Amino acid sequence: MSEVGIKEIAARANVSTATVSYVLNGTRNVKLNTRERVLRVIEELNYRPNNAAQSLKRKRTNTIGVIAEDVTVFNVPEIIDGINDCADKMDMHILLTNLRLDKRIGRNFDQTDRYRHFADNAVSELLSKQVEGIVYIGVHPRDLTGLIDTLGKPIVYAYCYTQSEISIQYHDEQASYEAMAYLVKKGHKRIGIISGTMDSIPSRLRFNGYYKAVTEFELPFDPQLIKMGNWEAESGYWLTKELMELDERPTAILAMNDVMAVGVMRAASEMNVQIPRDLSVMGFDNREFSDYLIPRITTMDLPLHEIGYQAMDSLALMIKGEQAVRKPMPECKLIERDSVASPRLR
Amino acid sequence: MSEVGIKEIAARANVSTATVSYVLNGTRNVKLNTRERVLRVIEELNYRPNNAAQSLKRKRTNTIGVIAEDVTVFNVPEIIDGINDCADKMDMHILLTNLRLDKRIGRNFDQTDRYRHFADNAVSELLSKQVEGIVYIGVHPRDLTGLIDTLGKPIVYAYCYTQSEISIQYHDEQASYEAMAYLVKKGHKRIGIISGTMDSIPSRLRFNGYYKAVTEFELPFDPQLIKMGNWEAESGYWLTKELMELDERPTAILAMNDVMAVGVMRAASEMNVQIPRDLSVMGFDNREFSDYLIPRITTMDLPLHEIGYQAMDSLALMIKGEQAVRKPMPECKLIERDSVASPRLR
DNA sequence: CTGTTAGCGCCTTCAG
DNA sequence: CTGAAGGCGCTAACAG
Repeated sequence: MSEVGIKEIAARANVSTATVSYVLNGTRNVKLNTRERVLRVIEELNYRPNNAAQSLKRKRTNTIGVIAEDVTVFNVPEIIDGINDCADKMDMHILLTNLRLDKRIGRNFDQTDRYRHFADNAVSELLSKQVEGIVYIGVHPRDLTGLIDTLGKPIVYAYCYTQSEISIQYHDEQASYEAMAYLVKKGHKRIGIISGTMDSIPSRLRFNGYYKAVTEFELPFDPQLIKMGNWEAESGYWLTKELMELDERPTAILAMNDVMAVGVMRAASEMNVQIPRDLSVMGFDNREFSDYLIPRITTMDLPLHEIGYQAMDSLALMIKGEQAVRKPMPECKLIERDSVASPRLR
Repeated sequence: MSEVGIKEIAARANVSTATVSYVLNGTRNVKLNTRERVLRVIEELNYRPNNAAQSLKRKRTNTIGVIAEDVTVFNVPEIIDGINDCADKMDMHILLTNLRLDKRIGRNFDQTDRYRHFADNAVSELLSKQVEGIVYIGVHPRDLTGLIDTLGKPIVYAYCYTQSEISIQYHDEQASYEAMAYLVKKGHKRIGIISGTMDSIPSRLRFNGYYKAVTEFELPFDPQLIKMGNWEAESGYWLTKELMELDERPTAILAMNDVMAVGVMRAASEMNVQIPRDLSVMGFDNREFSDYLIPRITTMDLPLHEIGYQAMDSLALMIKGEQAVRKPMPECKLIERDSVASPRLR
């Protein structure tokens, strides 16, 4: 710990500790002369107030806890960045806990029991560290109601859902609707869709968007065009093969994530189907790699930064005891690249 | 702050605060009976010791600060994860500061002045929070000597170099040597190399590895095979075109990062050069996208987790006042995929 | 404008 | 085996 304290400063500057505190915090006017003297000593000794003592006294830490299910999962860093962006502005600090769920239990999110104790521990330690609130960042959008109990401390969930607390999410349904609208605008009518696992919230929501578009734009509704994938490239690959074997092929495929879109591309390349000339493809998530594929794929960008920012913003409000105002749900943005073209007339 | 303190517990359990403290910390034997009584009250009131008070008293926080130049840059999360992995084991907590350099100043790392104050502030606040040490995570390997002053507190740099303190890096030279050795083993002799900007340490180190391989394996040394890129895909693209216009084409290209390897692939696809049949390509970094390209590209994986782990480990030693032992430098691992084949005989 | 002082919640020595 | 009490470094009355 830094050895020098307020007392030492006071002694050296020939003032009382109170005065030092006042110049430090600007809580009261101090004669220019003395102030400068104090400041000089502070400078000389490289003094920095002991935050632990301050917190103890002030009963405020200006610190929030962030629990990330896994910082190495693609969506998390950008959300943290958003939290940070906002926290910086309100002079809040971040105590980060990384649950390392991906490494510890893989993708078995349904088995809550396998990670509840990790979360509980994290909360407990954060609470002990006197955080004023918590942001919980999930790695996959799902319902987390009842996962943790913060004993009344404010908490905001980011990138996941909960029924009892506040959670910040992006507008999944709107996103897939927008993707479809774009495809339609390009002239597509027969549009295949490769979904994620159907027990997941994003899959359902994105499907809603798809369905809404099918209805509104009066597209042919053909169940054969709807394929259930599992988020992995493999499934994109096989389902594309199925789609292309249909009597009436789709002219475009919307994959519910970029990874499956890669599967689509692999299948296409194998079948000598050229993208986007013979088949248009859209992904979802705007993963980094989507910009490096050949062709670069058109996809929906997730408003991750905004999710983090809003989460922090709402949390700050709650900490201040104000009612968190419901802001409009952050929306995805279509990133137009090279994997979509107008269908060729045959 | 949690309202209930040790005093309340003591009162309710009909013991002194000292006793509560003893059962909490196991600092002394307490009669089973009383212990259980105390524990019960603690449980009932959901009591958690106030860490600020503990720290103040104990003069230990069990917390280290992590300063990340930018958490959204690809290498950083995995390093944080490594730090975490190690910190967990020693029951240390992490106070994360995200400098957000990429968003704030882009890639202008040479202009130290533009971000020194961010770093200084971060250190200052961390010090005030009584961290016992600091890990600084750079976003690009470079010499950071003199960037910050921690006033004697232990600091370890990860993923960057420094002359005055301890820094953890991976073995860049060995990595590119190994990449070359692999290419040679596959039968390549004329191997083109596309470097990063030549004022960067990794470029120089990776070039050393290349050169060492050229010498040891007695490959034809042809300056025309050496191209200076700038880490971006564009440069990979143009330099590949140059390489392929040579009278004697290379049969393989080693790009000093995966991004430039994408440029190589774009150029190849445009020139109807098939990878890996007509040209082998290797990347560097094992970026996520390298596994999604078609073909999936062979690349060198960076030991990011290990770097973080070692950094934390060394820091812990320094905090304990022990001399940090120099461990062997973490090494890259070759990830064999589909972009390298043996050259065809003509 | 400045100083004195009582705690914040906890740990720990000393005394029983 | 248990309790009383001082003090960690700082803030904020209260008093001058």
